[in-house]
Amino acid sequence: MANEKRGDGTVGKALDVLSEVAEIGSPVRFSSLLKTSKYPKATLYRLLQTLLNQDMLSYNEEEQTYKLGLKLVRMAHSAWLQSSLAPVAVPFIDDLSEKVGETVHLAELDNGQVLYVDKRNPASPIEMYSQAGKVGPAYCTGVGKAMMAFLDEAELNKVISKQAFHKYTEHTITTAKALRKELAFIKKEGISFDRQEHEEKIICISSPILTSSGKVIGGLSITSSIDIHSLKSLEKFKPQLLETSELIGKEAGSWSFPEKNY
Amino acid sequence: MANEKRGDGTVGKALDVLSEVAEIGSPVRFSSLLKTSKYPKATLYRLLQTLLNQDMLSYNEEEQTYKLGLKLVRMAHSAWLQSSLAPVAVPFIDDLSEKVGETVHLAELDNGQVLYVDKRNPASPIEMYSQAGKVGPAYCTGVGKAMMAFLDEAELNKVISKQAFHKYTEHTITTAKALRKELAFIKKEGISFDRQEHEEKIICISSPILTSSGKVIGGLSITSSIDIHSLKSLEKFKPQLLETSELIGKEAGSWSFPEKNY
DNA sequence: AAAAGAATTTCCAAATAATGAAACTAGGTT
DNA sequence: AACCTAGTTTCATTATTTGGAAATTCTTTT
Repeated sequence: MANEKRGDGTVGKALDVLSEVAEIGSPVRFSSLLKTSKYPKATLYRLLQTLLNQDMLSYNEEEQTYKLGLKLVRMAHSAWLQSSLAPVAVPFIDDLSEKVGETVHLAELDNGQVLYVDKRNPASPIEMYSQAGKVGPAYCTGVGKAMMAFLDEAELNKVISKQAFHKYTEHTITTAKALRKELAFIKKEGISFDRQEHEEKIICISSPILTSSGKVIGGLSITSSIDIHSLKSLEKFKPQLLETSELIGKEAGSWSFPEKNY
Repeated sequence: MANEKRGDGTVGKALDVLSEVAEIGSPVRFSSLLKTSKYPKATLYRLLQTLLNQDMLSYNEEEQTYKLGLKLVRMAHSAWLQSSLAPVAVPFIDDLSEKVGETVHLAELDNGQVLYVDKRNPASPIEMYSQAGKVGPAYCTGVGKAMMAFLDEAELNKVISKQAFHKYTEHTITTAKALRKELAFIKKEGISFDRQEHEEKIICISSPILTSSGKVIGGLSITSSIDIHSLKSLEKFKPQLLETSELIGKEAGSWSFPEKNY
């Protein structure tokens, strides 16, 4: 549960506490944190104070609870803007989602997980459990598999070793072996499908976003539900999906930030 | 420019460096950071390493540049979910934006600035982190003024002292005195307008979100351009805007997180 | 009003981490 | 070959952080 990072001194500890607060997911009291924390009372207390001072946490006096601070939201906005993928992709996914009339997700691979960095949801919003900043499993999502399929052997091994292979649905792939087989197929086809592997009724078609040198920098998907689409009908989007991915890849690969003068 | 925080030891310094990277806005090299940093070479270097280790920064080997890491995006998502305002407001602003057919913003007051925490745009739907996380001035935006108008005297003074009163447009309020007069009026009316004070052609009608005890917890606005709407026609949305704000305020004020068992 | 529980603060010697000048390395340049 | 420059590492010194226990404050309960 706790995030056992090597060393990194006080900073590591402070960020550790921050992660703990994040993982709990709702405002926490000191005593509650203390129970699960690996730091002794006085230490934990001081770390919390520092984090508060820095606006990384906020404190509710009435309830005596700590939660994550708005500074994180501000910083994440900067992080998003600094990314070479997400800001560049904006016009392309605007365009794609409008043309296909379905939900489009843009994701990156982060620590073996899929991190959604943008989402476009046109007219008919299906109720779904996804959002920018949200993370999901790689082995059972369309974007996750599409990205993994194009990693080199060394990277892939690392990523696969991080998969939990939890059986979310009847269709979830639950072994590394089966996954590798699927990935080989995906690599050949250039696209992947999510066949209700993560959520019942939710399907998607997805492709990796590659730089001109073939490096995986993200994944793009068109998501729908079996009430509206079949895998076959999703497959019709393949040309547009691939074209958009390619455009984003080219753009993101060559993008450099406007020079600043100091 | 640099963020002179009191003490907070190494953690403060590390976060300081993080902010510096954020402020620069694009990937930076070590030497570039070193020039503006108040920390000596070796210290700065180690702080960067720690931050890298913790995934708060990411490093591009080819370009030898640092930028903000995806961990921030993940954490911001958690922060957003932990907020007592934004998640609770979702269905209400969905509803409002659909009914009025215009862009709706949800904001909080953070350090004297307006921090947008959500946005709904019926024409070309959500761009999550390209908007949420964005900050703007309080004294010349509809939400900013609406929120300020309902602060108590002590809080208001603090916030006003942080305003830059930069003249963005012909219509920008540029003195504290004029602002206070405007705020008194807003408090009486219950709503505020942005009369192209921040951006040419952009107008909005806005209201504060208050708890049942009258505490300001956010602001809500309906934004349009003078090409489509006049202030008069925006004013027609007043009842719906106020009703939505009230509903959100009630809900957010009484919302408590589902209990967790540990 | 006493008891109990939680949060906060104090103590300080021991343990740990941070410091920064200087040395080193790896590329590229003159 | 000597000379940059940018990045990285070293190491003895200095400064901060640690943590266990106890004291204090504050709120809630009995």
